Amino acid sequence: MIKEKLLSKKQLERYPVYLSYLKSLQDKGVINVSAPILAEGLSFSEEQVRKDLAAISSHSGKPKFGRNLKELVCDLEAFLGYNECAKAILVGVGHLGEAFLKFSGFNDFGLEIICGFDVDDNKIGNTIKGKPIYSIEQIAKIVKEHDIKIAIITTPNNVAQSVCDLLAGAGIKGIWNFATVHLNAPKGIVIENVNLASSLAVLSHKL
Amino acid sequence: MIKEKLLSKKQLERYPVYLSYLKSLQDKGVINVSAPILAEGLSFSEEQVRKDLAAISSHSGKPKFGRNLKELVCDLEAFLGYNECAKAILVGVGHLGEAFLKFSGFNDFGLEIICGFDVDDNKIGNTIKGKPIYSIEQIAKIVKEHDIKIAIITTPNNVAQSVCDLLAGAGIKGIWNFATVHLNAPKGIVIENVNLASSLAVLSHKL
DNA sequence: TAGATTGTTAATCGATTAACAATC
DNA sequence: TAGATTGTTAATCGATTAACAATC
Repeated sequence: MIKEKLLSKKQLERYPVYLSYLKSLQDKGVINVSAPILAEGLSFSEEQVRKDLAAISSHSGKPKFGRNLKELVCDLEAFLGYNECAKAILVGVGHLGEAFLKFSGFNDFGLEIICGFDVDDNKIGNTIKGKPIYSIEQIAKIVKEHDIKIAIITTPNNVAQSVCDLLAGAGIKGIWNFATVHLNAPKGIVIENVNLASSLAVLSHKL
Repeated sequence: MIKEKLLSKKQLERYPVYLSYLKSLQDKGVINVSAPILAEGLSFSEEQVRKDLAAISSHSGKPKFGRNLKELVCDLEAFLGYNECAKAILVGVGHLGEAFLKFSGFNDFGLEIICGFDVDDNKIGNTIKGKPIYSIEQIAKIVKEHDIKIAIITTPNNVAQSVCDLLAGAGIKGIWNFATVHLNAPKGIVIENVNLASSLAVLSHKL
């Protein structure tokens, strides 16, 4: 039974980690799995594993047995929305943006980037892995045409906020931001930041 | 006065965000800045801004005035270690790895990638932006020669753990992991994960 | 049965927010 | 002086961990 409980950000972040580990167990031919096993393999606590899995699983675990691996993988994939891809656009075809356009792996995570946008005339009109690159002036039109909800910002920092404003105006609902600046967006727009400078600061400080 | 207090991960992640905002203020000619201003601009609480800045600043703020912008930027850059670059190696020259090798911006964050490693003979021997790509068999040798402490993993998931083991054996102290799997490393090795699947799960769930 | 594992309820821990005296 | 802002101490909030009864 799926309980409608608020899932914290940290908890949400753990689910893909469970899934990748469970799939690696599946490849080894394992057919059932317990909280202690997962806790050991992923360096989580047993209690946390139980709570996390109970929160999203449609089946109950069995004492002395654990959970059926296949069912659990299905539940996780369903929960994470990996069975169908949400369409997304990408703004800023620099090194990182180009890598993302070339990368087909986002499809495994429920995201399909359908095209890129840039201001550089040398890039506009080209395609990368079959994905066209348009002028940023086309954003609103394309977003409306394809009913896009998600945008990825891989622009330089100094234009990220103006791109964010543009996306908000075009009706985008979620922004995956790779610029290392804070973005201000209107209420109702979700921003998820992947700030490499922040991540690096954590790593550096711990060393 | 810098107090020796434990800084949390979330707190550490905020410092680069402060710095980018402060620099944008500097570009506008602003010369002093207060907690309420920063809180407003970055969507943090005033109390949090005061605590964060007090924890790393060598100067005190002045009531009714705030802090000197230039001093604060200096303190932040010093704290974040942006004045000197730590050398790093990158393992896995796929789309993302290539983008990182091309990207010069990490130098602004105190990190200099000096070379890449891969298993693909078509890549080994080439250079990207002047950075050579070696066989992964060369890792231990290069790490020792250049006294490298930090490694970046941008390999496919299925080899990330073995690369991690290899790096640990070579004497690497910190790993910046972009594979979307959990890595087990010996004690004493710091791992900072940038898990795009996790980040995407958070974004998707909020939509 | 015995014991490993489950899910839940209570306790702990840590981070954020609120309150407030100090001060330029 | 008055008031905005500071830094610190106390209160709140949320997430993790511990405890424990239930059960296959």
